[in-house]
Amino acid sequence: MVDAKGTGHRAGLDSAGVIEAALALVEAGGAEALTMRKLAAELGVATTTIYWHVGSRDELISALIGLLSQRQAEIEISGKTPRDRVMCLARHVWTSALAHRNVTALAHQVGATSLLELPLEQALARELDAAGVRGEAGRDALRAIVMCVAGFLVVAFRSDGRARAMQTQPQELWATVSDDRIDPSTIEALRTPPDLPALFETTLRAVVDTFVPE
Amino acid sequence: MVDAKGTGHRAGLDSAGVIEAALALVEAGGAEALTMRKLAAELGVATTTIYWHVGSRDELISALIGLLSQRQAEIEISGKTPRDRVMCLARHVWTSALAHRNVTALAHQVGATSLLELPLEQALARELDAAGVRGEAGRDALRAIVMCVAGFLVVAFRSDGRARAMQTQPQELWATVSDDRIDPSTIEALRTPPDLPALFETTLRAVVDTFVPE
DNA sequence: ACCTGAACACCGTTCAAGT
DNA sequence: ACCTGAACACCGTTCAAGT
Repeated sequence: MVDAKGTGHRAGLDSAGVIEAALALVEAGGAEALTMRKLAAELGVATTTIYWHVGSRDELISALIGLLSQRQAEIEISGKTPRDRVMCLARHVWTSALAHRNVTALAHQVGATSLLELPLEQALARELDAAGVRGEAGRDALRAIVMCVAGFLVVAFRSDGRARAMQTQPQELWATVSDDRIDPSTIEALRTPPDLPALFETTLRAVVDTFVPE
Repeated sequence: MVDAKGTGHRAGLDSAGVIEAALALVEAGGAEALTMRKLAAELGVATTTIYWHVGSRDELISALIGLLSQRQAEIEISGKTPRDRVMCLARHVWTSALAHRNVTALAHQVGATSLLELPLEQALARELDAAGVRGEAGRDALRAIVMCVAGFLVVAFRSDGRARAMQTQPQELWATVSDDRIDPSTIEALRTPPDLPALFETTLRAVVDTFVPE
C-alpha cells in the first residue's frame, strides 16, 4: 500500500501495525479470513515478515484480542443503585460482544474469552464492591453473571455461524420434532426464535437478584 | 486392521463405521485429531474412500454429533416435583457435556450445539410441560435454562482447551490485576477457581425458580 | 457399488540468506 | 534490525480411473 514492493528491505512495519491489520481482517471477514498469507498480502509484505513481528498466529490472535479488549473497556456506566450499575455493565458485555461478533467468536474458538472480557470483569468487580459484595461472594457473583452472559452469546452466535448443513439452528431442529408429551403450543413456540434481549434481561435480573442483595 | 490392504477393492466399510471411528478419534484426541487422512489411516483405507461414505468433513461432524446426541438421550430422570426433575435434567446436560468434552467442544466450535442437545431439550420440554409451563413461557424457560448451562460449559472448557500462551485462564489473568477500587479479598478470591458445581447449582436454581412456578 | 492414486489449492512454520 | 524466497509438513477436496 505504501511504495515500492518486494525489492528487499524497509517496509516500515511494526508489530502494532500487524495486529491492527489482523484485527481489521477478522472484523471484516471472520476468523477464517485471518491467514498469515492473506495478512501479509494485505500489508504488501512477505509472509515470513509477519512472523518476525508477532511470532506466531496464536500470539497474533492473543494480541488482537487484547487490543479489542482495551477498547471495549472505555465505557460509562449508568444506573442509580449498584444493582442497576451491575446490570448495565452486564448488558454492555452483551452488546459489545454482539457489536464485535467476529472477534468474540474467534476468542471463543481459541478459548480466550476471559482475555477479551478481563477489563469488563474488572469494572464489574468494582461495581460489585460498591454494592458490598466482596471476597468469595464477589467472585461467585462475578462468575455467575459472566457465565450467564456467555451462555446468551453462544446462542446468539449460533444464528450466524457458517451456514452448516441446515440442521443447525434450534428452530429448524424443532421443526422436525413431534412429541405427544409436549403441548403443541410449546412446540409451536420453539419453532420461532425467542425475544433474546427480553429473555436476557429477565434471566440476568434473576441471577443478579440472587447474588447481589439490595 | 482387517486384512490385505491397498490391493484395490473391498474394505467392507459403511458410513456407520466411518462415523463411529470418527467419534472415537475425537473422543480420544479432540477436534484437531479428526483429519480425513488420519481417519482413513485408522480404517486402513484410502483418504478418498471416506468421502465416498460421508460426503465431506462437515457432514461427518454433523453425523458424529448426531450419534452422540442419541446416546446421551438415554437417561432416567429423578426428582419428585416437576421442578426437581427439571433441575435433574439440566444437571444431566451439564455432566454429560463434561463427560464428552471433546465432542461438546467440537460441536461448540462448529456451532452445532443445538444439534447435540436437541434430545435433551426435548426431555426438558416434557418436564416443563408436566410442570405446567407451556407455549411461549415454555420456550423461554427452556431457552433460559439451556443458555445458563451453555455458559457454564464455556467456562468449564476454558480450563483444558489447548494451552495457549498462558494468559488464558481467568485466574492467571486476575493474578496480574491490581485495582484499589476492588477489595483485596475479592481479587484474592478471583485468583482461585470457583466451586463450579456449587455455583452451577445455585445459579441454575435461581433461573429455574424464575421460570417455573411451584 | 465401492475403492484407488494423483493432483489442486490451500494452510502454519522454519531457516538460511540478504541488506 | 528488518525482510526475503524456498522448502517442509501438513490440510480438505475433486476427479478420472480401476474392479
